[in-house]
This record gives sequence, structure tokens and C-alpha cells, in this order.
Amino acid sequence: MDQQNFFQNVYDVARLIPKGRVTSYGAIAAYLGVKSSARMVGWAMNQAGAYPDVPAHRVVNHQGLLTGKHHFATPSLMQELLEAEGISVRNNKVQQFQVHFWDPMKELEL
DNA sequence: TGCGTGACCACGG
DNA sequence: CCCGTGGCCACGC
Repeated sequence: MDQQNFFQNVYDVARLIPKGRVTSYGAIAAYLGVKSSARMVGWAMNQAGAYPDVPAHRVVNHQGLLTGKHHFATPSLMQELLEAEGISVRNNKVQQFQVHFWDPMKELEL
């Protein structure tokens, strides 16, 4: 697949994340078959603002940390959006991460 | 062309 | 949990 498709695929998967759930950059990368290129998923999310309906706030790092919050309109926006969906965030980290975690590998593999 | 940087991650200690 | 190391690769200078 070329880069264009890679980016589009990242956004497509992101759009499939259910409300109130979160996933990680690495999980998306693994689902797309580029497990070792999680950084590229992060780069794709950086550009996500240019595309409609891409819930970048539901994508955090593998620890549940809101590492990308500084790339939103305001640093607090990411947390606010998550809490608005019922996900509690404390000290820049998603609580009960394992419970809210949505793994495309398992959820979409059906 | 090369180098530093980064919304990452696995692994070892 | 923290820390360092190596791999990944687009982008800007």
C-alpha cells in the first residue's frame, strides 16, 4: 500500500473506535500490518485535524497517557472530550485503561 | 545528503 | 514504575 492509503487506513480505523473507548497508536499500526511503525500512526494523527470525523482524542499511547494533548486546539481539549464520553482522566492518564481499551486486532478480526 | 526530532513500542536491567 | 537502547520513518533544515 502506498502512503496515501496508509494515512487513510489510519483515519478509517480511528473512525471505527466506539464512543467511550480508546486504543493505542501501536494497536492501530499492528492492525495495519506495520507494527513497528507506530510513530507513523502518531504522525498521521498529527495531520488528523485536516480530516473530518477523526476522533484523535480516542488514541493514546500504550500506557494510556494523553501524549498528544498539546496538538489539540487547547491542551485541555483532549481530556475534556474523553471525559465527555465517560472516560476518567487523572494526571494526564486514562483511568482503567485496560477496561476502556479497544483493540482493532481483536474487535475487527471477526 | 545527512542529521535531529517526534501524538511510539518492545526489551533488558 | 523508571531508564537506556534499538528500530521505525516522515519531515524540516
